[in-house]
Amino acid sequence: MNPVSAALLIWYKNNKRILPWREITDPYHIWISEVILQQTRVNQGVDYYLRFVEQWPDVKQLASASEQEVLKMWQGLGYYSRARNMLVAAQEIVNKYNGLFPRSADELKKLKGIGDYTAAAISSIAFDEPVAVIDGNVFRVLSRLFNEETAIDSSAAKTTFRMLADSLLDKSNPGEFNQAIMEFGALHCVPKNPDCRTCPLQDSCLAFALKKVDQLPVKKNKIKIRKRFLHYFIFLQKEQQQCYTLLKYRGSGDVWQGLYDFPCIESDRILSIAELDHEQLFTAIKAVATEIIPIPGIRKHILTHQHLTAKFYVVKCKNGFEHLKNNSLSLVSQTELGNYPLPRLIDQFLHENENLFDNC
DNA sequence: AAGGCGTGGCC
DNA sequence: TGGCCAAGCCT
Repeated sequence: MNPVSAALLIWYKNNKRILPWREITDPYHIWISEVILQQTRVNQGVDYYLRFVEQWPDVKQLASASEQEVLKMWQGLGYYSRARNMLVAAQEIVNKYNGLFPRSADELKKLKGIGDYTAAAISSIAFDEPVAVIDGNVFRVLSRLFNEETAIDSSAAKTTFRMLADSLLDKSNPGEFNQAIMEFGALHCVPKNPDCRTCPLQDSCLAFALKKVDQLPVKKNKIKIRKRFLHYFIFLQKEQQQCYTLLKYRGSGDVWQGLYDFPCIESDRILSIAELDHEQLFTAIKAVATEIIPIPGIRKHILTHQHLTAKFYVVKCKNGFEHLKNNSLSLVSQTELGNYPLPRLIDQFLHENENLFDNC
């Protein structure tokens, strides 16, 4: 075996974290954990994993869930297409694969939401297929070990780094090796200020010899940020001793697809009441409102590619909501609100204004 | 193939 | 503080 590979396996044996999906090889559990960990840190994902597999212990039970249930379980984790795709893939596995996971990476990749990385992770960990995983950790470790300056977000990166990863892969224990190199990247060969002084691979690391550790990996894309300004309207109406509000279903083509928030006016800056008066929705609101109460202050919500600024208004109503309802607006009681998947921004707002419905 | 998609943690 | 980053995938 390659001495670097052997050193990685020894390091892993001594340093790996105890995690709920370690030491098991059931493909369903490996799959759930891998999807949760896409672009997500272990600490953020572990509780979600435990709740998820408790609610749906196998692929057949997940396949019978509704999209809203799965998104509710995913609420707060982000990248919600992962949850929607998992439901589709679970149904595919039940209907086309008789409830049995495909065993090869090539076959796994045909499933919705399973790409190169996740396919390799499942097939190597659950089925011992000798395929190397390439994720952000592997890019970093390999670029430093081999002084590989190909930008990791270029189209050439896949080919280049696959050669390097395959050259190290321990084909007799691919699942263990793949987890070892990822864990090493996550815990030791970290992006900023790695402790090269105590690195078990120091003698083999070209970047260390060349004093280029802090310059690798190379990445070319810079993040562009879109600023958005949202005016949310929380309708309140009492009907038969119950308090109701209006939730907006967020369709495709924007952030939070499949989740619910409140009816909203978006603009290129925060508008005053007088300026809102020119908006069509606001005209409709005035038709049903007895009172429009601004919630003091504005709320900043920072996403990776968007900076959101939100202003909230309570709209007290005597009349019905008939003027406003359409197929993306639902009348929801305060009790039912908990069943709806909400973006973090909305969920936090509701938690910080728990008495909102009191004066309904 | 370049851009869209969340949230939280780090310094 | 704000910018970068995290076990990627889809279009």
